[in-house]
Amino acid sequence: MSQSIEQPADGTTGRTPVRAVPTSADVARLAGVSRATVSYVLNNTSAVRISEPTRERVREAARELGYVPHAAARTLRAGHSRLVLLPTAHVPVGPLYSGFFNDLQWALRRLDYTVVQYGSVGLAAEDAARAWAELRPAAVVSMGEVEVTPGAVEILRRSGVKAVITVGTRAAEGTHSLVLDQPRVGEVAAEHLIATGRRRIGVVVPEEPGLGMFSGPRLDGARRAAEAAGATVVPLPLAYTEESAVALAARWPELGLDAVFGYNDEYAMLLMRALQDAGVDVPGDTAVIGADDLLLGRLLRPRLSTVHIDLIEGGELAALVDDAVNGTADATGRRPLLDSRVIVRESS
Amino acid sequence: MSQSIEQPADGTTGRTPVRAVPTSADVARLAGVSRATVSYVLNNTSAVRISEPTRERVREAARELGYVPHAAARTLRAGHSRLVLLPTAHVPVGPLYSGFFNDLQWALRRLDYTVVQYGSVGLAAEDAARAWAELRPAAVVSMGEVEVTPGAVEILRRSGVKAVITVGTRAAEGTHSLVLDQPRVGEVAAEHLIATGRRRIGVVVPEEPGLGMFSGPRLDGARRAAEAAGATVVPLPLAYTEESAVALAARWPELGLDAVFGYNDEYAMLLMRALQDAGVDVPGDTAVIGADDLLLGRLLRPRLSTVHIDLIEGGELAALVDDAVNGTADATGRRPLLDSRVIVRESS
DNA sequence: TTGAAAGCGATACCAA
DNA sequence: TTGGTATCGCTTTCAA
Repeated sequence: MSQSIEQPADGTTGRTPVRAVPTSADVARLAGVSRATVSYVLNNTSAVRISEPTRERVREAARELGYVPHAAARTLRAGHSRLVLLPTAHVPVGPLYSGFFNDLQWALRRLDYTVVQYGSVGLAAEDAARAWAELRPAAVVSMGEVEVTPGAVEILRRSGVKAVITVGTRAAEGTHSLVLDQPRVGEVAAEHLIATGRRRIGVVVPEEPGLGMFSGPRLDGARRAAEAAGATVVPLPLAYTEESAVALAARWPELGLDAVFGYNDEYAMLLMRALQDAGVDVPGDTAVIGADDLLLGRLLRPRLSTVHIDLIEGGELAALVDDAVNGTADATGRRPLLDSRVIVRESS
Repeated sequence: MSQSIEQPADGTTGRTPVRAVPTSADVARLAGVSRATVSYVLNNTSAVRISEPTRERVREAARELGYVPHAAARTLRAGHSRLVLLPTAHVPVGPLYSGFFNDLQWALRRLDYTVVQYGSVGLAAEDAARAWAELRPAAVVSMGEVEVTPGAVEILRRSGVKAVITVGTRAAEGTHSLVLDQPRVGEVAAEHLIATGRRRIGVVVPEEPGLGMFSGPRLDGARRAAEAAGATVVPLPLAYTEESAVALAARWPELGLDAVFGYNDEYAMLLMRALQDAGVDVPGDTAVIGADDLLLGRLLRPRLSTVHIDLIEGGELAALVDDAVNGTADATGRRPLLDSRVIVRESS
């Protein structure tokens, strides 16, 4: 196989002393004005009126020098940044999250924020908070992958972070919290299975770390629905490997289950295949339902039933972030943040 | 369904004038030393000897105040940051990339860099470059999702960015380029199909935007292999929807293909299911192979053959980034960056 | 061993 | 309408 590592053709890296980075003073000098004027022109400061010829000279000088303002200097002077920090742990998987992230970033950029994701794998909550705080972001928006402890919130607050927003399974103290109703996902799944005559329901609990924040509440929701109907729920630990699924399927007769909620479509697909290979008829012997409504679920036979989840829209969260930064956020206008509904196909 | 937006219980947001953020001057005051001493202690400056009691007083004061250094001020003073910017467009899909990203971030943090991902959807190359340049990162590492034009490189260079590194399908001018051999993926797939007696090979070309950087080279690689063996390659545009797959499968008889390379496992799974539903026997009538070696490919029947791709390790890329920033990167030590091999299962 | 002070780049007040 | 200048928080040289 071929491969290559290429270097810049010229010697611009390292050796050659890089041409000094242009500052607003350089722009001022070239345009023959003061630095203040440069600032006024480049920021379109409306409180000050600058003649059009001067404006043009300044802009031309900036263009010629390739001037780019220095965010750190601006931040220092302003006393605050326009940075919004999105901590991420495991890179969010699935079209649900990735679409959401793109929307959010786009909407925040329209509001003149600079959005960055900060990978925080392997950092304890408060170490992570200190790392974030060094950047003095205007806001931190946690999507529930990274734990935000009260101590972490305190660190951020004392560092001048205007808003801490958490989106997750439960409210985090001291933050603006958007609580996504994860139990509801398990509940609608269980209700559907019960309504179609099932009584002993297995609920997959992924063994992969980092999913506990979601799987626990979904299990609880299923339990709630089962108790209300006199049905039984059995937790089923499962790793995302073929071996684990085969092992679980092998125990199926002794478990005596007539239905299973697979946590999400991926785990459900994995388990369904293992069950079929073990001679279990789906949905005859056991009904199977997943969650997330992945396209792939329609490719198996029987087609996989699923719980469709509607997430809050990125644009709305962006507006909330802006309000929180400005201190104008309120608790009015509450609306559904997470809507769950069953899509019945062939596996249940 | 239930939902809620919660606010901080106390009135810390907006109204209450937030307690001033502690600076190193505050720490100095509390510890009864100068700001210089604080800096020495907190940065473990080895060139200066500070008595142990003093060090402890400073550290204690910092702890008590919840002091967190101000990255912008440090950057301004130092003349450079320790920021590494990873532009992302579409959130990287698949376990291959997400594992890689985590490794890279972890390794760079060990080298004392601050890594952030910058979502750059919907920004033209040079606008994006200006946005990145405002942050004055030490390095920009593009994973091929965002185009890095020569103009963009120039903007970054003039803003003092020490290293621009691109990982993608081809070298980008003026950057350290890691060229991943995408054609090789298509080539090994086609070679395998030809070796098993296939002669008319379809190659899926995803219609989704942003995948062109990968699909084109893979198609070219397949073409190369086919030409060498006197076989034929037919490009097959396909959107990632069930309808598109069904429509393509309906045209199958007139296409007269005896094999298809599905671009990756997801497209391959989608198409294989549509083919089966249309009465095409896999692999009897038509062989199918994907790429990426997803677990899900093993869940279909027949099990999906695939091209397994080994990506460069995050830790190695981190080392290269560090060398590039320090100007010590060289072109020696070339090694495979991307290795492709066929995993034959049942669909081919 | 510690302190005083200059200066990084951009902005906004106050004069002119 | 434009310019001079103090200031943000931190690091580092030079003096003490």
